[in-house]
Amino acid sequence: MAARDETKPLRVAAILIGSLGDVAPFADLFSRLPRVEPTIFCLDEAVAYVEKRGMAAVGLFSIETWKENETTLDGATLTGMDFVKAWIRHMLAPATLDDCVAKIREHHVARPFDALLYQTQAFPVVPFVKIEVTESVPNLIRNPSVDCASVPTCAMPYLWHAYYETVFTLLLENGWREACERHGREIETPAQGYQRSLHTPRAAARRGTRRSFIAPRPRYLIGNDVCFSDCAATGGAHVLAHDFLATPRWRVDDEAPDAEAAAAVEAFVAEHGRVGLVCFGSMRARGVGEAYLFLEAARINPGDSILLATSNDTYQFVDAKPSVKFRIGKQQVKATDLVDASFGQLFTLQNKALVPTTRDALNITLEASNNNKKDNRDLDDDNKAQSLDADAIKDMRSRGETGAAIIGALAEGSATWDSKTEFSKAKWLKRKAKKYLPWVQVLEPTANAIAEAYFVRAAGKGRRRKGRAVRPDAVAQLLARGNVRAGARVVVVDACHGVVAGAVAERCGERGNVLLLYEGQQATMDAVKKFNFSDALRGAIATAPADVFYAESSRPEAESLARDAEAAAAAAERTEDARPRRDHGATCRAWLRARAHALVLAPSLDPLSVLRATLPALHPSCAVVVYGDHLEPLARAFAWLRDSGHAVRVQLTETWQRDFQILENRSHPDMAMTANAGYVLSAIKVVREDDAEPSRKRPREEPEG
Amino acid sequence: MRQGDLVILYLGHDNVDHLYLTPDNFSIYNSKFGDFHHVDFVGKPFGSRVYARSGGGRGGGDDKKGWIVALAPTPELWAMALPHRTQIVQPLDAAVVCAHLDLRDGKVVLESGTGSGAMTSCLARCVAPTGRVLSFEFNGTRAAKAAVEFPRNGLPASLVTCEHRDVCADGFGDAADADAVFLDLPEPWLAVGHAARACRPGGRLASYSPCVEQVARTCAALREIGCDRVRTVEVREKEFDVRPNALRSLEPRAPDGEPDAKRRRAEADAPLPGFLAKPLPDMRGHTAFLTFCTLPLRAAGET
RNA sequence: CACCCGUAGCUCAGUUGGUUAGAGCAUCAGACUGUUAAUCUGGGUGUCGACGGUUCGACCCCGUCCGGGUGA
Repeated sequence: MAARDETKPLRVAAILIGSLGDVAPFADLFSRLPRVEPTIFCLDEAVAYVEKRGMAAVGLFSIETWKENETTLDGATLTGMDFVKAWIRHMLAPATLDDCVAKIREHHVARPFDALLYQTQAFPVVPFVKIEVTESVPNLIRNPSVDCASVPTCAMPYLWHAYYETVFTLLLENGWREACERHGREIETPAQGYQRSLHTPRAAARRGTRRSFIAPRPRYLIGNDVCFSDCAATGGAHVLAHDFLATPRWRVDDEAPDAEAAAAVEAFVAEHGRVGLVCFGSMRARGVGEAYLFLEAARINPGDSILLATSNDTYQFVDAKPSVKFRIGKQQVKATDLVDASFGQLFTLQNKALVPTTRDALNITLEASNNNKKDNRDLDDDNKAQSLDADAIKDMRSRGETGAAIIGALAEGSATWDSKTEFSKAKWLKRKAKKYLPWVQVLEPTANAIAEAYFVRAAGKGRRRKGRAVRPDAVAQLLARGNVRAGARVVVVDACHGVVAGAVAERCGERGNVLLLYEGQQATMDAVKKFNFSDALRGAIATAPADVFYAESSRPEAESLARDAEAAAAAAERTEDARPRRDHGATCRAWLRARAHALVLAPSLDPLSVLRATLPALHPSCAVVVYGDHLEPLARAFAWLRDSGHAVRVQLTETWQRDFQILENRSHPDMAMTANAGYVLSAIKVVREDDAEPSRKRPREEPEG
Repeated sequence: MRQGDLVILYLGHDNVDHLYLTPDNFSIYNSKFGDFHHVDFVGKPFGSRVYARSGGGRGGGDDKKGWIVALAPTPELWAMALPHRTQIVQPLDAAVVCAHLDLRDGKVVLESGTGSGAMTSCLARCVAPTGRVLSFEFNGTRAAKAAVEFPRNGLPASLVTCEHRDVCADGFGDAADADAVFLDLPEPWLAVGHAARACRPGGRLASYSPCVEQVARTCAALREIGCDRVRTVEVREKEFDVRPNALRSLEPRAPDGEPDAKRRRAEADAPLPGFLAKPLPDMRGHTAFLTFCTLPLRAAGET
C-alpha cells in the first residue's frame, strides 16, 4: 500500500440511503473533517441538505418514485419512506441497488475515489460496508488527518466514525447478500424488523418503562435514525426511531442485542485499547413531555486537570488523581470525587462529604423582607445576641445538617436579627455562608478561565506576588491581533507562567506548532500543564532558549547552513546513541527558515531586543503582538517598528475592562478597574524594500540622551 | 496572491480597503496613491508593496511612484475594510467574546444576527478548520449578502453558514448541540430560551447590547432559565501615539562625568526615555456591554 | 468612469501614524516701547458641502446632488 500524500484531500464516496435523519449525521461529520472531500450519494430529497453544507451530492433516486409503491409487512401497509426503508432493509428490489452502484462507478471512473463508505438503514443486517475501490485505499483509522481522538465528542452529536476496520470491512462488490453471509449474519425477517422498531425510546417512554440511554464510557453507537422533523417547534432534534448502543456493559433485557456486533466491538477494543468510534456523546432522556434526547455537558475524566472556583473568590487547580486532595471550607476532599461530574457543577459540603448543589441552593434568602426602616442606633453589642452556642452548632454539623439549615438556625437564634436592615442582613448571611456553606465549582480549564485564575491569584498575593499576571482580556487581544488560529506556527515568549503559551497552543491545536522561547534556565510551562492538552498538542510545543534564538537570528545565512551540516554530521556519528541531545540551535534555525505565522511575545526582557531577534522569523503579512507591563519600553519598540519600515498598522494600546453588576434598578460598575492591566503592541510585518525611502520624509530629530 | 483572492489594501493607519483580485487588463483600483492594476498583485506574496502604474505623485515627478501594501485578510483587517451593512462588533469586543466563549478548533458556535459579518469571521477563525459557525440573520437581504460574501472571503459552507431566520421567533433551527452562542440582537432576552435549547448543557452564551436596560432584561431572562456565572463587562481600549522626546529642560544639562551623576541615578531626574507615548484623543467610547454566562447543566424539568 | 477633498471672515493642514475641535493670516483685546507703527500675549456660537437613507446601538456606513481637484 503506497503512502498517501497527506496534503491532498481524501476523496470519499459516501452512500447514504435513508431519510434526512440518516444522512445528516454523516453530512455533518464530513463537512467538518478537514482534508476529506466527500461525494455523498443519497436520496434526491437529501441533496439540498448536503449541498447546503458545501459538499457534492448526487441523488440516486427520489422517494417520489416510490410513493405509489407499497408493501405489506407483518400486516402493516408501508408506503413512501417506510417503503424505501423496507426496501433497503429487506432488499426487496436489488436490481435498483445495482443501478445505484452503476451510478457510483460512473463517478469513480471519472475521478477515482480513495475510499467508499456505505451506510444503510439495516444495521443488523449489514452494519456498514466499506468498499475498497482501488489498490491504494488507506485505512482511515490510521490516517493522522482524521484522528478520531481529535474530534470533540460534544461538537458532533450524531457522529459516526465509520472507520471501523474490524466491523466494517465488507466489500460491496461482493454484493449485499454475500456480505451478509460472509459476516455470518442472518437476514432479518420483516416481522423481526417490525418488532424491533417498537423498541424505540419514545415507544419505551410511552409504555412508562424508562430506560437509561446513557452508556457508560466508553460508548459505542452502532446504529441510528435521527429525525430532524419538527425541529423548529421543539428547538432541538429529537430521536424518533431506534438507537442501538453496543457497549461492553450493554444490558437491555427486552431487546435482542446484536451480540455479535457487540462482541466484535469488544474484541476490537480489547485489542486496540481505544477505538475512535465517537457517537452521540451521551444522551439522556428528558423527563418532561416527549422523550427528547439531549446531550450532556462535558464531564471530568480521571486524571483530568480541573479548575476550581471557590466560595472565597479564589481559584485552585487540582488534578483528578487519587493522590490529590483539595480543601473546601476546612475539609480535605479527594480530587477523584470529582470524576464524572459535569464541568460547571457546583459542590458543597454535607456531613464532611462533597455533594452536588445548585446556585439557587447557595443563595440563601431568609423570610420575606419587612421594609421598616431600621438602623443600628439602638444596638448595644454585648456579644450575647446569639443564643446558639458552639456545641449546638457542632452538634448540628455532626448530624449532617446542611449549611443552609445551620444558617437558618443561627438567624433564628439571633436576637438582633429582626433589628437588622435588609443590607446588613444580606451582609450577615454572606458572612455566615462563607463559614457554613462553602462551595466549589468545577470549571473546564480553558485559556480564558486559566488566565482569570492566574490573574486573580497573583492579585491576591499583594506585594509579595512573583512573576507577572496577564489579564484575560489582554490574552484575548494577543490572540486576536496576532491572528492566532488552528494550524498556525507561532513563536511565543512567555514570562507569565505559561498562560500566554497555553492560550496560544489551545488556539493552534494539534496541527499547529508553537516554539516557546524562554529567558532563564528552562521554559515556564506551569500554566500549560493546567490545560487538558492531548499528548499530541503537548508535543506540538517546542522550547528553546531565547538567547540561542537571538544568536541564530543574527547569524548570516551561509554560516547557518554550515552549522546545519555540522549538526547533521554529528547526528550521523552518534546513531547508536540512545538519547540524542536536543539541538536548540537547529530548532531555531529551522524556525527561522520556515517562518512563523505569528509572534506572541510577553517577555520580561526589553521588548525591543526580543522583537529584533524574532521578527526575522515572521512571515510577511503576519502579525507580531507584544505584551508588556510598562509603556516606555513598548513605546521604543513601537517607534522602531514604525520607523524601520518593517511593519505597518503599528498599534500600541491599553485595554480597560470593567465589570458591571446588573440587577433591576441596581445596575452599576462593579469594581474599580484592576491596575496594571499591561499594554499591547501589535503590528503587521511587510516585505521590506531596501531601496524604499524611509517612511518619514523629513528625518526626525534624534532624541536626546 | 492569486486570482479571486481577497486582498486587504493598507492605505494608512486607519485607512484600509479591500479588493477581490480579477487579473484581467481592465480591473484597476484607484486611490489617492495612484492607479493599481489587479494584474500587478498576482504572483506577489502578501505583505508586499505594490506600485502604482500611474498617478499618485502629488505635484511630484514620475520618479516617485505611489505604492500600497497588500495584506492577507484577517478578521481584524476585514473589520476595517468590510462594506458596512449594519454597525459592526468591534474587534476589541470580538476578541473578548471569543475568549469567554471558550472557542477552539472543532467547536460549533451559533450567532445571531449576522449583520455585516465582522463577528462571524472572528468566530470562524477560532473554530476553524473542523468547527462550524451557524449564523442567523433576520433581514433577508443581509442574510443573502452574507451568504454570498462568506465563501468569497475564504469561509466555506463547511465552516460558516448564514441562514435567514428570526431566532427570537423561530429558534436556531436544527441546531441542538452547539458549544456556544453569540447574540447580537435588539431584544436578546427573547432568544435566550431558544439559545439554551440549541446548545449542549453547560455551553457558553454571550450577548452584546449597547444599553443597560437591554442587559438587565437579558440577565433576568438568563437567571430565569437557570444560567450560571452570569457576568457583564465593558471593554475599552486606549490607544497611544509615540513621538520622539522633544522636551527641553529648564535646567542646564550637567556635563557628563560630573560627580552629581551618582546622585542623579538614584533620584527622579534621570533622563527621560527617547520616545514618549501619548494617549490618542479619539479613544473609542462606549460600544456595548458584553454579558456572558454558562447555560444550565440540565434541561429544565430534569432533576 | 474611478479616486480624493469641501469645517472659522479668508487661506490652508504633509505619499503611507505630525492629518479635521488643528493652525496661519486677518481681525479684535491687553501689555510694552521716543506711539500714523512694531513686538509680545491672549481671544472664537466652527450647520465638519447639501439632502435623503441605513444601523437595537457608538458610527470610521451607504446613496443622490452641488462645488473643487487628480488620474484613466
